[in-house]
Amino acid sequence: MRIAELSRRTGVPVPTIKYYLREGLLPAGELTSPNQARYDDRHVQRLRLVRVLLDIGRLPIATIRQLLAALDEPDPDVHKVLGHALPSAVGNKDSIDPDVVRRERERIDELALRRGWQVGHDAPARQAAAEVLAAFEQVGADVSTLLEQYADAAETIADYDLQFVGRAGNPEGMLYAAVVGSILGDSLLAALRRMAQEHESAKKFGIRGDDC
Amino acid sequence: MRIAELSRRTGVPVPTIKYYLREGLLPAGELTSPNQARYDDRHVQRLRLVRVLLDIGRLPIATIRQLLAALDEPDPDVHKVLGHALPSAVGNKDSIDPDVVRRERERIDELALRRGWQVGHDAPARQAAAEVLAAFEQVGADVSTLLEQYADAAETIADYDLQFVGRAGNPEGMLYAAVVGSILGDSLLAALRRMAQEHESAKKFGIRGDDC
DNA sequence: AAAAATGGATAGCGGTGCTGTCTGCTATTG
DNA sequence: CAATAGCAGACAGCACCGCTATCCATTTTT
Repeated sequence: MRIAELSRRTGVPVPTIKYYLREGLLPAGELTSPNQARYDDRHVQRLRLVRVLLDIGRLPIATIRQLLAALDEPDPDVHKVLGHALPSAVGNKDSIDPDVVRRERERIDELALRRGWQVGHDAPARQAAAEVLAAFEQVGADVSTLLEQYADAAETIADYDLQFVGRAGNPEGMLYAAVVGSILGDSLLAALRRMAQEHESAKKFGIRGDDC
Repeated sequence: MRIAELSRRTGVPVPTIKYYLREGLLPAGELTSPNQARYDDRHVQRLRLVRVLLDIGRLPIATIRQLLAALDEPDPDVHKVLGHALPSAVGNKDSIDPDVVRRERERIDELALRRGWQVGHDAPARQAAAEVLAAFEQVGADVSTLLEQYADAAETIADYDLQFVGRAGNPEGMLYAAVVGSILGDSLLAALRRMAQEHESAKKFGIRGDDC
């Protein structure tokens, strides 16, 4: 298939596809002539993945490039791959007092130790969590109870996630599932949480939902 | 306090504070002269909230403005306030086939009905969830099992969230807690989930973490 | 032979979150 | 009382990001 059909089958405009090619988000097609290339289903799939990571996962182009490069490496390393994605999921942190972050970082480390979590000391998620805790503190919220509850929930969810990954069978599929599940999972969880919050709120405060 | 001290106490540059004033993210200071204004602790607090919603919550300025405006209204309506925040949490959806979204929307509606969730039919979270499901489908992932598991987790988490909100006491504080808890909660949960994923992955695949 | 499409290169665009500069005034300092 | 520094408000400009538009030489289709 040529670029027009690739565009038609994915809904991505031709100039955008060319841009992704330039940015290395999409491997070049097989050249049949100096200025003619052929694309296949793998390009369709990859293109869809890029759009989903962009639009739903809200990852920046540069992060997606790293993620895809790691996905394409012969010897898949799930931890490394997902390490790329998380830092960009938590934005600028220069609004937060570094001292507070350091204190909260210790709290996270203590939590991980106490719960026996086998997590690398340099895992980006540790720092990310500390930064969010610091943000809570900046706005004057006490999260001590919530943190432990969320940690419980995170354990449960991570178990589900690993089941999801395990269902994929082959290693490449598992890596793919880990990426998709982690990035899109955040969004899915957020949406379901909002729905459940509305329900719980209606239950607790006796406000009848609009319907249903 | 004048603008320089406000800047010093929050770490936000003076021109940026002026920008937030222009954008209506920060109420004007009390004018003591035609060109002199005084700010107080409420401005400090508000400014910190803005930065946190921007940097951690990654909400666009326009959304933050709506959110704050709703926060400042005399008669607080939690549902309405959080309705503002969610749409922006899921980005562009034009990469997803609308037909698929419609099908997934039915699935979400069925799920909500089956679980007895009292959620408005027009709640943005329903649509957001449907879009994420459609995204999963676009990349060829089967989420049927995961969806139910996540829904379970969402119920649990929403319960924690409502406890968190309830701890605030007065209505204004509860609204504030709902906003902060919802927006920052997403990020905290994501970070803890990543940590727990790494732990579960190490457990399941026997890969020893770097340490700990 | 004519028209349409292609790969590749380059320049520009629209939105967002600031940042820099200016003006006319006010507060502080020596 | 002058000199200096700081202020509010207005406005233009900037950096980055994710595209989009244009052009060219070549190839494919009609």
